[in-house]
Amino acid sequence: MERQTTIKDIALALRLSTSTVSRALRDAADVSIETRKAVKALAEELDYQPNKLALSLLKNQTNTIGVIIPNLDYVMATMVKGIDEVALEAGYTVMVCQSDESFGREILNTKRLLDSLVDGFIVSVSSETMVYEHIKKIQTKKIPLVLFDRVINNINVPKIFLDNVEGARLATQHLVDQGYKRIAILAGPENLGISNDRKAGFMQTLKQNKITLDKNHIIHCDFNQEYAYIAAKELLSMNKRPDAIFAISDRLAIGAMLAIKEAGLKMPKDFGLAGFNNEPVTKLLTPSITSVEMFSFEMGKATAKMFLEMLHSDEDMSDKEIIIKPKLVIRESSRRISE
Amino acid sequence: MERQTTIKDIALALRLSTSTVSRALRDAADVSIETRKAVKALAEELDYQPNKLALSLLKNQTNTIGVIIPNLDYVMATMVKGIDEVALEAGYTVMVCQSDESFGREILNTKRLLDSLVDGFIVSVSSETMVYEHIKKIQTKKIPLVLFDRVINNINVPKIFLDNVEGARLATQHLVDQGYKRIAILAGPENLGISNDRKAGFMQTLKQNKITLDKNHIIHCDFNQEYAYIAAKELLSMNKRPDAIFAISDRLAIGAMLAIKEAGLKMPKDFGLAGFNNEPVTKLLTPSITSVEMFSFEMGKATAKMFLEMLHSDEDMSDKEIIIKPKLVIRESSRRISE
DNA sequence: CTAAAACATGAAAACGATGCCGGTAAGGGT
DNA sequence: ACCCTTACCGGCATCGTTTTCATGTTTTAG
Repeated sequence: MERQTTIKDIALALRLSTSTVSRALRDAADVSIETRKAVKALAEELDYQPNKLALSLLKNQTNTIGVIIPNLDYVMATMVKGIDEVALEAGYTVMVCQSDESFGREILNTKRLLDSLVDGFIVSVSSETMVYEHIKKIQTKKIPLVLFDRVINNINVPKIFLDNVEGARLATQHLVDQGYKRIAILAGPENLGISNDRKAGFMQTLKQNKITLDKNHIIHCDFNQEYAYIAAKELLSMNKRPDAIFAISDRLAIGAMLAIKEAGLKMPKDFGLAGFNNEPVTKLLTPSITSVEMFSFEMGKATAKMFLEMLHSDEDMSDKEIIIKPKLVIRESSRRISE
Repeated sequence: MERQTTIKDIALALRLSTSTVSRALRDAADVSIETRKAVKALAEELDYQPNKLALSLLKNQTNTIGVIIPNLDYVMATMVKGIDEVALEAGYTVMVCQSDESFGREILNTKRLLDSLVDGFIVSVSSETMVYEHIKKIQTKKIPLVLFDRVINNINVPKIFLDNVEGARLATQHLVDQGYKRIAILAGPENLGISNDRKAGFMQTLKQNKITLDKNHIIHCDFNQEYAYIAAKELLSMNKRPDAIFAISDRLAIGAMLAIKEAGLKMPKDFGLAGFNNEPVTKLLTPSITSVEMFSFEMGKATAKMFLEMLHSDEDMSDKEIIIKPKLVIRESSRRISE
């Protein structure tokens, strides 16, 4: 690694002080035109680049945003793209750290970014995270923080997330409307907010339609196709087996689909299936899978915008919330009644 | 943002000099045990964290790796996971910048990371990138750099990449073995190395099998399902239409699949299809798609390891290469002959 | 012709931490 | 009583930049 040209080199070469060079480079009025020209010319020639580290130390700001996410699956990658786009535009660089759904790694990542002195945090928690001391620590240090997608409630910071209850309602009501009578749910980890919200929407909708829910038809499993496959097999082997499944993520829906196909059941005739996230793959499968669109890219952009606003405004924004409205995309896996 | 506790605060409180505090914190022998204890106790109490920025400025090293990638699709995300895992382990933080296949953004990202003073670069170029001045600039500044996946040849740095020629050979030979006679290729952008390597492997294999290739059966298109769909439709509407397609990425293969299905052709009976990358989705589609596994996660890990080695060793490693061997995964889209 | 204003530049502190060098005091040896 | 060692600690420079204040010179106005 070669030594970079510094302001000192220029000063020395032109027999000026570093202060004058610094001012000349930023076109300060109180530097003579000739000096300015000379300084700029030499800076150009020596390929001078101001040392960001020195500036960061001085200004106590790094122009870097720490992004902590649980994984890099399709949905998260799309959100990160949105965040990245807005951040880049605003002159910020993004440090993405994935916890791989591990609480320990989430803590480690937080620590690392915290003493890398990022200007702030954009966080979506892992599915293992049940205690929020590390998040609260960010907050007590008065470092800007916004939560997105997988938000937590007992903490007072801006949040951007999907109306998960509504998304689940849309999907469930659709299944009901299509004439499915015994609808099961494949939910995620028990302590995960988005999973519980979707479950709540599901249960509310069944209640509104006066459908009683068999407790055995509620299954929790990790966000993982294999587990979903096993769980679905179990559902299908029950005495009073369901005639439809609402899976709270497309990954789970795909696992379920494999089990349904294997059982020789035809969708949508014998069995209904709806997922969540509207990953592109849902459109491609046979049958294509009904799913809930969550506008990940837009959510990412909105998150970054909110973050930047928080960073630059002095007013308290801690109770701001942006709730994205989901949209149901109906496909072959559940469309029995053609309009 | 609250002021962090500094070494000065501790020094002042204990009526010591900053140097002594600094040494005490690092358990230097020439500080009395009582002083050390007092310093550490106070540091603990005030939640002192050394300022990384100050250290970076002093040591001219940031413990940060700049990773530049063309996008965040499944393959890249998997590679990034691999890089991340190794880097985290070694105490490095990764700054991932995606160029979104845009040359301009790749340049911008390089500039940003360059003056963020990352310790080095891990790069995979965009499909638009045809001129490499920005990459060479990294090299002339003697900043550690390794290329991976989409490498460029006329530059002397360590490289980690797939044996793309071999991968294409495996897929093509398989299609030939299954009795397909007129095999077309859906290639990527014309100037992209990996695309040309795969194309070369394809053509070599046809030649070895004494199959003449219809020039019209070579199609270049962007890495994009929609383009592939259109391109495949065109192929299928030719007078002498092909009876199989080798797509150099699964995204392209999927686009082709949609066109093939739409034309009413049955795979593998009427038509053969093979992709590249072995994305999980290929296994799930109907028919499932034959593809070439490229071990992305391992490639990511190998890349990061190589990078760290370069960073810490003094010897010249510029001609090191790791070439990953691909593996063909045969699926329904092309398996006509069951063994 | 002199005082004040305008202009151009430099010195030094600041950001937070490290590390070399030097200094002081206590203790041991002659 | 003198010197030398050892233990412990402080001063200062350093990293690269900005910024405030001070200084010196020139120009302008009264």
